[in-house]
Amino acid sequence: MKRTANTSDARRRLVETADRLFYADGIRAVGIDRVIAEAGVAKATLYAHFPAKDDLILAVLAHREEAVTAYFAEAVPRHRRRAGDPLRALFAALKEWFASPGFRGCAFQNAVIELADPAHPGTEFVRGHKQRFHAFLAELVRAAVGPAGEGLAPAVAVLVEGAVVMALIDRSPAPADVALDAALRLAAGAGG
Amino acid sequence: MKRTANTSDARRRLVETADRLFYADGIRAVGIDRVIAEAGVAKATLYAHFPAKDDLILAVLAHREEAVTAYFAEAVPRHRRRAGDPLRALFAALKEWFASPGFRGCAFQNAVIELADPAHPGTEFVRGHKQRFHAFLAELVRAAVGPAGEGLAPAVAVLVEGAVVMALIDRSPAPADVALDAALRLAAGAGG
DNA sequence: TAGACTATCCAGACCTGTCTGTATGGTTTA
DNA sequence: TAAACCATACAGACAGGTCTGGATAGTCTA
Repeated sequence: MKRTANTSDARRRLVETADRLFYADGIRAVGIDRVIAEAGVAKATLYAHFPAKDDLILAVLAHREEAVTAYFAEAVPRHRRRAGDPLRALFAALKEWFASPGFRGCAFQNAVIELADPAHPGTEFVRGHKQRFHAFLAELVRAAVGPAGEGLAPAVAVLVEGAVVMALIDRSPAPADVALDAALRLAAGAGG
Repeated sequence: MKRTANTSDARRRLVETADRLFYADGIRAVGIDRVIAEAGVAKATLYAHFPAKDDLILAVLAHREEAVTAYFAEAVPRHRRRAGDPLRALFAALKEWFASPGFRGCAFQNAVIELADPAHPGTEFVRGHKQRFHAFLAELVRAAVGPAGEGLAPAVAVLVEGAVVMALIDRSPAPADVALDAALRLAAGAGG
């Protein structure tokens, strides 16, 4: 079977395995040897697809952005059917994520902190991702409160990011409720 | 000069150097060799004071909590003279921190993410620290809006944590303004 | 249809460097 | 004298990365 470089089985296994391991144990804590062992891939194959570990990291981040986007595209409408309000649906989806097994915070926050270098390609990718993610949040806020709450979107972004990191530290999904409550009050105050 | 174990010069240099290096480059990225080299301390001396690197990490976190506490105890009243409102003073102090050279987020958030293990003593220390820090924030909120805004404190905590991680990712102190604005609106809405 | 070619892959030895932690021995100083 | 320290060599594990060799399978050509 002919495969292009970006759709090979080995490559897919590498990215998915690295994503799982990096998220669970940290990017720096997981070595190349463990990734290839759990992916069932030879070392030479890894280095045929990715010149260095940094390139694998970048591929993992891109893969995770797809997964995150897909999750919210599915979970927010699902919760909305019950919650009605888009804001309530957003934070319900967040809370569901916080409570899911294996939750260990936001992989993108984690990457920036682990990589430490502001010029690292992974760090720069995360900056781009957060812009896209917060644009998605802004759209959701618009849908919830209309143009009246234009200035609300940045606050919702801060609440979301803060809830994620607090859920990680406290090992509790409760910050989602705190953030939702604050977002609703801000929306009401803004004349939504 | 007779020194007790906890006040020796070598120990102080080790903790201060490790604190600086861990914060700048990450706990896992900084090896023992680099710490002792920059601290001007022999390896045997380090292991005489700290049985393992984990113990040094714990000492660093404790040292940093003192530093953070001291910073807010100084900076908030200083900004308050100009800002008037305690909430404004808090977020002005935060913004000053975000804009300071070498800012790389919250060392405690970073530690939890880097250590990855929820049972690591460092992770558990951070949970305790965050409780103490958020209690400090709650007291500050009480001073700002009185008992009317009792439920405001958790939201302020989420806003603060979120602003820190967003300032790190965006390399901008602007999230402090977003968080302040949201906190003020919430305080006003709560009848403060 | 047989055989050669090519791409992709697995397995694993190997390199250099760094990691945490231990051990030894000499120097300072109270 | 004895505690605290510095300097250094060492151990074993592991890091990221290179390289060789062999297996598999699809494709092209006679």
